[in-house]
Amino acid sequence: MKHFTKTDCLDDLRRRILSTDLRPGHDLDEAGLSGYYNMSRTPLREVLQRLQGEGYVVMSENRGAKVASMDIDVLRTFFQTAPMVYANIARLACEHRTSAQLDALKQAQIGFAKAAKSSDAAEAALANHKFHAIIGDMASNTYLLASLARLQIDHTRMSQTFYRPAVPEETMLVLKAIEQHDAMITAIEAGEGALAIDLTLQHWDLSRDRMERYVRPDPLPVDVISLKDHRNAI
Amino acid sequence: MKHFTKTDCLDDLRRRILSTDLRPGHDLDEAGLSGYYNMSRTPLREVLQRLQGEGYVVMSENRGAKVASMDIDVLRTFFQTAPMVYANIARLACEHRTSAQLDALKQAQIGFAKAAKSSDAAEAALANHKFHAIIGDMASNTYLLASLARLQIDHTRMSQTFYRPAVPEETMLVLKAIEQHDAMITAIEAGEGALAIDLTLQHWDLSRDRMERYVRPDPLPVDVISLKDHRNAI
DNA sequence: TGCATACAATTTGTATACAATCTTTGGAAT
DNA sequence: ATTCCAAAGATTGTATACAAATTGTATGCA
Repeated sequence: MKHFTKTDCLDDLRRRILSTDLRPGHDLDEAGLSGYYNMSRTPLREVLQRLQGEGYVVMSENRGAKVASMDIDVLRTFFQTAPMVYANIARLACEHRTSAQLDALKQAQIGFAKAAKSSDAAEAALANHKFHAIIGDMASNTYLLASLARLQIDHTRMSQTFYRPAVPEETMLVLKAIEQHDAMITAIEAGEGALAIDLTLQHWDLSRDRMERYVRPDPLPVDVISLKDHRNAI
Repeated sequence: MKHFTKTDCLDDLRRRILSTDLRPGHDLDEAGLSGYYNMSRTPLREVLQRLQGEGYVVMSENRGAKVASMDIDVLRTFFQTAPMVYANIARLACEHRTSAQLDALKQAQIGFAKAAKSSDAAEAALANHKFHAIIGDMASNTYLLASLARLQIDHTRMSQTFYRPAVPEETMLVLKAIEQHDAMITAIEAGEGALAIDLTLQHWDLSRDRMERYVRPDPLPVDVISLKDHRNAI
């Protein structure tokens, strides 16, 4: 039986939460998880505490941990705050990026392009997450990074649908996202802050349009619902 | 012997770190602390994990926890980031404040005014911390709140000297800070975002001037240093 | 049937013992 | 004197057992 280390467990839980394999609001049972990861409850509890600190889960006294929910007012806040933080991070990244970080970013972009063109939506979303996390590192601003990390959690969870093209023309949007990433790399490498902000906001607009569909999907076809029985109607 | 509960322990450690009773970089020994708070290491470790999540301490594998340090590049980032975050929080607070929060804010201001006029510098700094934390709650923006909380940790630690007036004329500055708080309460209650931002930035300027003295204090008198022994000279 | 209460089952919180890792110290060889 | 190594000591990490709290269920009563 495989033995998970604590960081493995941490990474895996992050991954499962970001990919919505563990849904928002889902209850995390200590005994169950400690069995799943083949470790005792003590280190597992510490993992959960850390995930709480990072904003992945919420814990309440004597009532265990839940995957952080995404209710309506949190989402409102998300759309309000994200562009400002992303833009500032991009500007700071231009100032502080190291060559090692640039290499890592290019590497992440290769991974992202590959995942985005494949059909694995979760993998693409995670690769995108990593790409932007590296830009966050580049900014080297511990304060804003805390906001960014939390924004990214919800962003990644919402963008699951982005990389699952329903109609062919939407594939174009994914290709456009890849192009935007490339442009951002160039801007950051050149240290052109104003350009990086501009590209970031364009990237945000693209992403936002798709996320709105996640939040407000197409309504179910009316005719399959019996409107006669009002107890089952809305 | 008094028995501390976990939240007591958490609050007390936050307090000791904010008041620099536990200095930046100070090593936190698990056995020592669990003895001090009269609880076993298991819950104490969870407290430390949470403090790490909040940015009070940093932990490293097999090497325990340290109080978060305040090195030079972090401070640079601090001065760069704080006004932007504070201003945004103030504006959001105007939009979202509830009457219960306004009451709490007024109550905190009473406590702050009292502490600031007394000679207990740590108490005053903590009361100020609480005041601004309530404004943070009012903004009800989980993302920015994460940045604000981290900024406040360093802000409070640096402003210890603020409320320890060296010369009488500096007492005026503390009185001015109290006035600014009152004005901010009025602006938030009235929902005047632009004014609240303005007041917040003024408040920041006042605070910043004093913090610079903390970062760059008056140099030691030269004549007491033996300049002959160059190994001990700078 | 509806509601309240007591008891059982499940789940979380804490203490302690032990294992793994890091640090220090003493000494031997160069 | 300096460097390296090894063993002892100290500190952190994990497992397990038990205590406390919460939740679910059954029973009695109006």
